[in-house]
Amino acid sequence: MTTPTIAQLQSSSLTHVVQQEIERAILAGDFAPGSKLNEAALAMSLGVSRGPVREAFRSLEEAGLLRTEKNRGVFVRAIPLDEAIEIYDLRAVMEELAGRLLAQNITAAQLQELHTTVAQMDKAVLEKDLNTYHQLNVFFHERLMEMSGNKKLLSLYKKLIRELSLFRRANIGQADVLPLSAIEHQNIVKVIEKRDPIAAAKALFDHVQESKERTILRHQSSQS
Amino acid sequence: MTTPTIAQLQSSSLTHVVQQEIERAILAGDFAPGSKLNEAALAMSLGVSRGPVREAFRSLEEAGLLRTEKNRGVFVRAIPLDEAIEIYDLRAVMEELAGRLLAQNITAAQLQELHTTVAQMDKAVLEKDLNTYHQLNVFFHERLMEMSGNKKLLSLYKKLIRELSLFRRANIGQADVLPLSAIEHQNIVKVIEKRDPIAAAKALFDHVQESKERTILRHQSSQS
DNA sequence: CCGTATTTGTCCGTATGTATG
DNA sequence: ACATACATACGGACAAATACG
Repeated sequence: MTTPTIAQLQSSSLTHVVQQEIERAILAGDFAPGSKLNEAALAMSLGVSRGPVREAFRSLEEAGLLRTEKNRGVFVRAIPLDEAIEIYDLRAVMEELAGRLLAQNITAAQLQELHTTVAQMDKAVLEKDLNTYHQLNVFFHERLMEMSGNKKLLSLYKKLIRELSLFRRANIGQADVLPLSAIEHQNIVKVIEKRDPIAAAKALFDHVQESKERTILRHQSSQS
Repeated sequence: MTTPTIAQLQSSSLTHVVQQEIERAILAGDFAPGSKLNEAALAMSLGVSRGPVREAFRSLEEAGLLRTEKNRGVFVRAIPLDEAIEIYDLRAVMEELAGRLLAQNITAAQLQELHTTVAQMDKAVLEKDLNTYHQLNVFFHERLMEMSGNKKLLSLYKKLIRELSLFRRANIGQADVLPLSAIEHQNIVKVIEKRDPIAAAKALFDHVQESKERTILRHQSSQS
């Protein structure tokens, strides 16, 4: 008798499992942006019928990860630069909001956690460990959103980040900008700790804008 | 021979039609928040099979309008006050962003249109026409988002507004706050026209915050 | 341009799980 | 607690549209 996982116990539903799996595959790059997903083949490979696959498609379509052409099929969405910039601008004001809320409501324990994460990022910078830095960076910002206490803000943020990952994969920054990014993170935690809502909001807003600028520059240079 | 509508010509797909219809019914209040939607009965009443209905459910679930309990059914979501407040805070920074963009990029023709809409709202205030004012108000804010040029901002805004409509329907404000609201709208257009991004951002942010405060007050008094 | 093959769109039957008397 | 009624979950078959030779 095998012990079922918690996920299987509380929710399951083949549709949901299939959705999670397709989402994972897209984010892992197994399905490239623009590529077509064959509904029968996918159902077969997952060992399920086409029903749950089609339902998962509708969810992922609404989530912005897939695009459907009637009677032709579903395709992994490709995010153009224009839209990536729009998303960055949205992210900026969302993180700005999170900063303002955090400066007002953050607990000592949460501050401690942020300090720890920033310290780990500094360590990764010294060791020039790009992958670790990238992971910590994603975690840091997601935790900020979570700590803000606004659940809608968090879920929308995660949705936008998922979509942004469909933007041409030049995401993991170059090594030379890591120290700059790390300093910005230190500053973010510092102004939150000072309980200065305006400074915290500005620090996070500016940080995302810098991120946006760097992304645009990278994109332009890779296009030439 | 009947002439098909444009919608039927270009997209159709029963799933999409069903989704639109359920969404319309929810927003029109035909399905109250919290009520259960019977998949077979709904399919029957729409004259389709259960497949497209199930797919539409998955879309609307991801959109935040429905909630699914495994093996129990789907229910129209009810937005609690907490979440409504969270949405208002998000709206505030989104409109703030729109204001900043508009002050930088709006055209003369667009300004003219905003002036016209505000004038119509002033007229509705004088005539104490709550319904017309409410419709113009929704239109005004949606047009602001649209004119900002950030398509992602617009689509996310519309999504949030849809969800907010599932909050206890005390939405159409009381007559006494209409003049205040109208003056705020006049001011918004004025600072956009001055091409002052900071003032425009602040005017829109404050306007939404006022709206939030009024909603909370209304909610508290209706609870007592 | 036509016919065939493949893929998507729709429908319905069956099994499983839930609510109710 | 058990049996019955009912709704959903999933699978599979048929129809329609598209792609290809």
